[in-house]
Amino acid sequence: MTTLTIRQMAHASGLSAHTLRYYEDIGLIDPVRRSASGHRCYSEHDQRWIAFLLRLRATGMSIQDMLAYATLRRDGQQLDSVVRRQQMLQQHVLTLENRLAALQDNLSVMRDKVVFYTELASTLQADAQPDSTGAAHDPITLSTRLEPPA
Amino acid sequence: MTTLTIRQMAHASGLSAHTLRYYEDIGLIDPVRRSASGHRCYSEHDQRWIAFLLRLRATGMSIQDMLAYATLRRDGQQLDSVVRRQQMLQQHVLTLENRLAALQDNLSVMRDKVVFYTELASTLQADAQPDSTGAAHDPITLSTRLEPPA
DNA sequence: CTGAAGCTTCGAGTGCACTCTAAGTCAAGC
DNA sequence: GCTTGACTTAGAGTGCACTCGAAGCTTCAG
Repeated sequence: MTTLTIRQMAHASGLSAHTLRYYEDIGLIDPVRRSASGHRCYSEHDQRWIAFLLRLRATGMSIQDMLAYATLRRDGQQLDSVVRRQQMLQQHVLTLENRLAALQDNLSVMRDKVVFYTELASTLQADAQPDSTGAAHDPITLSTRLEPPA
Repeated sequence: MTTLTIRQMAHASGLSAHTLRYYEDIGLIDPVRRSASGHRCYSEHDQRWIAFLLRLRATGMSIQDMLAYATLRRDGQQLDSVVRRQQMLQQHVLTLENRLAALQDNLSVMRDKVVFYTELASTLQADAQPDSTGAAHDPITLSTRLEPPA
């Protein structure tokens, strides 16, 4: 029963009031119920839908595609529509799985590079102050590290 | 020693020749060595850098930030520059780790939803053809599934 | 020798997703 | 009763990262 004003909805969602109206305009959000004075009251149903929209958006789905999904959703329990939504989401999940794998790969390369730069920095620092640690200078460390990994 | 023409580099990188020149123009790629006739020859060093740039780009780093990194890279082994690059990458890694976690969360919600829609679809199908499988009709399956999870 | 590819400069155009402005009206809370 | 917030339509502006095109020249491969 907790309905929200546009301001509250904006705050809760992280979207601006502008954007919320914009989403409603283009049909991404169904027409929101109004108070007697014509102000929007976002129902919990609206809130859940917006939360899900944010997940689609956060995972890079275009407004076009979200619109297609939102349109199908209006058909409710119609078999065709349910199947199409299932297919859309399935496809999206596959896309995300690929992106996830790519991200993990990129992440591991970047972590290696961070390690490389960290080591290079301490080597350079040691060179700048050769006897500050009391450790013997090891020229091999520097010479074997001159080239960045990528 | 394998140098590439702009066309080959474009093909290898997935960038257009236009974009490769554009990247060079704005300083994302150092001036590429030229043949006697003035045509670009991408060295292996260039190729490695471009490959890394693509990783930065693929992980959502803005051109501005890549530019900052590319600029630092020109300082070579200067301690300051090395430390700054290390910090930039470290920060980027942290960003990516957050994104990775968010993506995994979103992915699990979407997988659940796919399952929900799959089950709903088969329930609806069973309803449409009540005796096609010979299985007894279970009204609870339908009635407990009327509301989507989000 | 000819057609495809490369070079330059430079500016305009594209697509996406907002984001904001303006102008004017209406309504609720202190 | 006045400030604040909400409403409307309609259109312009923003930022990003390309992306393309034109003009006019040179050069390489078959």
